[in-house]
Amino acid sequence: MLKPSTRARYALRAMLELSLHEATRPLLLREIAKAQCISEKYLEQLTVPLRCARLLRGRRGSNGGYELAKPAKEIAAREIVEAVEGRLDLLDCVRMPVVCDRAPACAARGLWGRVSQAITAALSETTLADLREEQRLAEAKAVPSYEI
Amino acid sequence: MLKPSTRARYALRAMLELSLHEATRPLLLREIAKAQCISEKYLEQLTVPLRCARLLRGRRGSNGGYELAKPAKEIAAREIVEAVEGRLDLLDCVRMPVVCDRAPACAARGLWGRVSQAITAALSETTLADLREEQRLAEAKAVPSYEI
DNA sequence: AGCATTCCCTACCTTTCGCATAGGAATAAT
DNA sequence: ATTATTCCTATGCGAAAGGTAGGGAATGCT
Repeated sequence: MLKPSTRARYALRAMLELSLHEATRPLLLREIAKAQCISEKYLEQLTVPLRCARLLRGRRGSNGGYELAKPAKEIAAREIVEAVEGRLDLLDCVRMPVVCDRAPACAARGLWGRVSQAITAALSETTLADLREEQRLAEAKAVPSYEI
Repeated sequence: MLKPSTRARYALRAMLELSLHEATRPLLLREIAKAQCISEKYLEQLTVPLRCARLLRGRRGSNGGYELAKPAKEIAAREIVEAVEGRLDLLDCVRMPVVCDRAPACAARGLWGRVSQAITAALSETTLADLREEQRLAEAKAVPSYEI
C-alpha cells in the first residue's frame, strides 16, 4: 500500500538522468534505460505523458533523442509524478466528495486529505536540479575519486 | 498509485466507529460493518492484525463484541494503518538500502524517503479522539438538528 | 447441561492492475 | 534510399488486492 508505482519511480529516475546531462546532446532512450536499469520498451511508454505535460521533448531520426523541455530548476518532482500517475489525491472522495454518500460527514476523508497534502508538499519542494545536486554529492561520496 | 488500500481505510473507519461508542457496551462486528458499509466477513479479517497490535479487543459469546483496547486518545491513525499494512516506508530501499545496487548513490531514494516521512508524520499527528471530534462536528454540520 | 450467540481461524475464489513485451508507423539526417 | 531514432497501439502475464465461505471455539443465558 502507498507504494509508488514503477511508473512514478522510473519516470523520476529517467528525468533525473536527463538532468545530469542537461545542455549536452539529446540522450537516447537506450542510454537512459541502460543507465537507470529500466526496460527500454517500458520506459518508452512513460515518455508519452511526460511529453504531454511539456516536461520532456523528443527528437526523431538520426542524432535524435530526448531532452528536458525546460530547465531542471523549473521542474518539480511533483510535476513528473502527476504527469505519469494523474492527480496525487489518494482517494477520489478527497477531491470529489460526491462519489461517496458518507463523504459530507466522514472524518477519515479529512485525514486522507491531509496525508495527500503532505505528499504533495514533499514532492513540490524538490526540483530536478535539487535531485541532480544530491545525486552528484552521493556519487562523490560513494565512489571516492581515486585520481590524485 | 499511492492509494491507500481498503484494508487501511476500512480498519480506520471501523476503529473510528468504535471510538464513537467508547465506554458503552462492546459493538458487534455486524453493527460496525453496517454503520460503515463494509463487508462483515472482510472486516472480520482486519480484526486479526488489530488485535495483535493491541488496538482492539474482542469478547466472545452473548453480550460479546469489540471494543478499543485503549483510550481513543492514545491510538494514532498511524498505529492502525501500520497494524494492517505493515511498515509505512514506501519502498524497501528506503529502509534497507541493501536491496538495490544503486541505493548508495540514488537521489530518488532520498526523495521517496522524505515522502515516506511526510506520510508517517501526518498519520502520527492524528489520534482516534481527534477523528471522533471531527466526525461529530461534521455530522452536526451536515445534518442540522431539527428538534427545537 | 444445553443452547444460542458471538468472536476466531483458515482456506479459497475472483477480479483488477501493475508491469512488461511486441511490432510496426512516422520522422529526420546522411 | 537507407538508417536511426522516436512515436503509437495492442496484447499477455503474474501477483496482489479485494471479497467469500464455512466451520471451530469460547462465552453467557436459561
